[in-house]
Amino acid sequence: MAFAEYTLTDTELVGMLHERGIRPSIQRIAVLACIANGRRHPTADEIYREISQHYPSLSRTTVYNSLHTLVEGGLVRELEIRSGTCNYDLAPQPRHSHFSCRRCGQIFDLPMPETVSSIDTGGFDIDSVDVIFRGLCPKCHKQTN
Amino acid sequence: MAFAEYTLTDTELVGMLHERGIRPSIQRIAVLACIANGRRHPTADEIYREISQHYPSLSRTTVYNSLHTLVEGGLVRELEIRSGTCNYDLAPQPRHSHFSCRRCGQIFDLPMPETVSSIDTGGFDIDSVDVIFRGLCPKCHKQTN
DNA sequence: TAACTATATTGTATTTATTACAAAGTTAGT
DNA sequence: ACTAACTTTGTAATAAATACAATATAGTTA
Repeated sequence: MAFAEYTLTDTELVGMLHERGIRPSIQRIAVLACIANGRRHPTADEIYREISQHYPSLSRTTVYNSLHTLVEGGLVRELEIRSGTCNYDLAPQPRHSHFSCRRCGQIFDLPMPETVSSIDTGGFDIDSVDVIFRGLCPKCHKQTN
Repeated sequence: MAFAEYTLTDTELVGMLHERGIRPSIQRIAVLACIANGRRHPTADEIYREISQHYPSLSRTTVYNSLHTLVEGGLVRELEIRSGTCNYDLAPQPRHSHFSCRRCGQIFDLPMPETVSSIDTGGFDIDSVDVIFRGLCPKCHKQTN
């Protein structure tokens, strides 16, 4: 799947932050850029490792703080797909599902399957639905099997 | 949803373990019972707290060991629905989806919606699909809103 | 621009879920 | 009952995330 396969400029990222009333610090821009560009659904740790290469004074806590701010501002979404850690996705995205590779742990976008039956939710108040496919990604499938 | 809403006897649980070649220790029976009866998709910690009431010498490590054994034996399934921890479900279950309450954290069963379109998986090797609804369970919905 | 206030970042310490591992205990088969 | 294999237990270690206080930065007012 290939939406948002282009790179957002700093100006665009700053604009997104401004719209939500979030002060556009270097760190926040970098965290948002890391999630928006690349489409790799990174974990907090992956974000930290990537950004701190270019910005050595970065603290892990700042990454977590920034992520919380971005999630609260609705720019970023937490994906609860793996039990050990959280992955982050750009929030304003077309409906799609996810694929979680059981070998490399990476998360990929897939199209969202259409549903026929709207199920009987029996009193449950539903905000959102996640569809998660699990298995081996093309790369890991080649290496293993 | 109300499948498996009956209590499995110790004899049945022991039978399940035997079938998979797992030695039916007190601890393993208790862990399996906790998951099979109650239908609450407990976490390792919830299992530990419940069982250790009746069996004070129980070690947390034993709970984890038992869970791994049961998962390997195919009797129990790990649900990766929340990023902080794992929930456990009895494995041989009819197709169903899950509902994760964002307030109390409990996980409930829901029917599985029928899909129309089988999506283009583009080279991904899919083992399983999880459908996860998120929102407020009936109880939390009353308390909050 | 200086002073003041509000907000962000950083580093350290802590918490929670889980795993590693070795010692002690238990079970099954001879 | 003896031995070998397997289980349980407790402690220590690891990983992800949070709490919090000190420092730094940005924004506002005079």
